[in-house]
Amino acid sequence: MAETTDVPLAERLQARGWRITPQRRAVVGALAGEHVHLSAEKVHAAARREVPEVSLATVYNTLNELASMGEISELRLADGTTRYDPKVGPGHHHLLCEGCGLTFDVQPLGVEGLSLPRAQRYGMTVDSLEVVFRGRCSNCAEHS
Amino acid sequence: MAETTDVPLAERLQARGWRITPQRRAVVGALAGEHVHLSAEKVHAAARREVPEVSLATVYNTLNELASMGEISELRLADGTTRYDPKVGPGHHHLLCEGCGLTFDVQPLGVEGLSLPRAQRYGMTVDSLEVVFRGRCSNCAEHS
DNA sequence: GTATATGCAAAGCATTTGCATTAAA
DNA sequence: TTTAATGCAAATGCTTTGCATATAC
Repeated sequence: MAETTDVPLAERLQARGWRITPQRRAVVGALAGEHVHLSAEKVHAAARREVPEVSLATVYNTLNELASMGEISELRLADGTTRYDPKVGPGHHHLLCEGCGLTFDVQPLGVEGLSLPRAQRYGMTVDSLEVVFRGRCSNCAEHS
Repeated sequence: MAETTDVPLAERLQARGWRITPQRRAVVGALAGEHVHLSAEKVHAAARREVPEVSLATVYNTLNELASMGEISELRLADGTTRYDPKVGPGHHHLLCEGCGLTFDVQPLGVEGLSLPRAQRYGMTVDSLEVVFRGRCSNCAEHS
């Protein structure tokens, strides 16, 4: 699977004035190339493999910065925890397991056909739309 | 606007063995007929108008029971708080304000046309689908 | 009368923040 | 050298729980 860009995220952000540290590189690295979306704990665990002394607070700080820079997006689960999603932008939908919270990016068919009639907008502007599919992963389906 | 059922929720649940108390009636009453979805705090405030001594703990307990009985559903917002939605079941979609969290039920056009190709199911079963529209309510749009 | 719901206050958990220290630029 | 990032530990905010008391049935 080829990378979509040759310029790593960390370097791109550096150009925007981001100070690059081993900890931040490890966090960014933990996110990169994942097809599933990780919890802060998992990102922390992954980042620690690179930089053992990285703290959970720094992981959260970095994740929040990335999110407010628009480089990743946050996904709140039913259990109150958050998943971090390296992909961002429109046409970005999710499939998630109600058993364990496993989350995939998906691209459903027929999204273009969706619309919200003015009568149902309650005076609101509508900026984006997301489709969430819920089900059970093969692992959770087995274990009842 | 007419009620969809003449048998109040509290009474229906009583038939299922639910013990009905003033506090529970107040919580159920706070939810009833709302077109927007309330936070636990708001439900508490509303319930208090009926039964001033009702505690927040009881509100949470009741809300959780209603949810696990399938009578209401929970909606986690980006800020980590929860909204409680008296409607339940399929064909149940949302429009929410990114400014203040205001949440409406909506019924978009074209939902039937949505599908998730097998190649994108990652071995998961798909049980339900929800569309979330995001935007700004007239109030948040004004105040920048 | 008995099982269950209540209120209170304390505990839990994910996440955030203050501050002295360390390191990137 | 200067400014910003780090780790730690304490604080936060929402939600849950334990337990003695009160109450629906």
